Amino acid sequence: MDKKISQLSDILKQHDQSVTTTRKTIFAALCGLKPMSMHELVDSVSDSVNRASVYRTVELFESIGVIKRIQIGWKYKLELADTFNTHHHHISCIRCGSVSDFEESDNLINELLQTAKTTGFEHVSHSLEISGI
Amino acid sequence: MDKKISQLSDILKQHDQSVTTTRKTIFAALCGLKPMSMHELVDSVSDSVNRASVYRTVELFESIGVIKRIQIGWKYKLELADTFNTHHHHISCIRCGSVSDFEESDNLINELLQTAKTTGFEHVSHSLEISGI
DNA sequence: ATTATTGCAAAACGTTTGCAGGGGG
DNA sequence: CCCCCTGCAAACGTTTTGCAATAAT
Repeated sequence: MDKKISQLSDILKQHDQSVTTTRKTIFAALCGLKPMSMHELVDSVSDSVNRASVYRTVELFESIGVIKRIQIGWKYKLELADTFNTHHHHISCIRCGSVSDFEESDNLINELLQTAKTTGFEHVSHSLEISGI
Repeated sequence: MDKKISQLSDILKQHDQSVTTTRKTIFAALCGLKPMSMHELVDSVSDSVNRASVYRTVELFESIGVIKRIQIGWKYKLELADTFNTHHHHISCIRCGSVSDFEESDNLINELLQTAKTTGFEHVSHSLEISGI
């Protein structure tokens, strides 16, 4: 946890950004196990951080690779980027909204690269979401 | 095209819904090759259909399986459902926003089913998006 | 001290809703 | 003719913005 915070500080400095309490607070809130919605994040820090600052910080964190957005249903949620977590995907329940993680197999990665190649795109990133019950 | 319209009429009747000019207009606008954003759809019919009606119709169309939403970046776009088109996925360019289609391989489907099974979900649907340049 | 970051309040979106009038069955 | 569907305008939730105050370097 403290280790993650100092890792965050490093990344911020590398990008010529200030290490502020606001940013550390928001980062800490995102360190939980489950992806958070923007609403949840705003709520969880609302007594010390303003809504607008949360949006600005999330934008910054995303641009320097601290967090990423994942798609759950038609909304997005936020979670730490692969630097802090390992790369994985999500499977979510359309009834109760619960989310589990899974790792992609080599097989699957190859398929994706193959697909990108045949359609003439240079592969950059992919998002895969499965929903079930 | 006319064939698709009559197919639409059938589906509407099957669900005890009226076949109105508004609905046919919106459906026709969605018959193009590319997925449309809500904004584009609203614009393309704005001289004859009100924004609120577009939203209501899209909701209806989605619920009776005429169209579906697909994820492009952090926004969704709309396209005809598999009844009118064949099941496929999208690969989009993060620079210019262009979208191409691709079909998933049996291999890939198996991987997904496998994944759902091992995580204890009953597979319902999946969304897969690749982005590149 | 200087500049980047934050809070606040207002604006800008995207989407939804209530109601009264118009078009479809 | 009856009722569903639509337009309109206003409400709502989410995200963005300008500006002055504050905290970080």
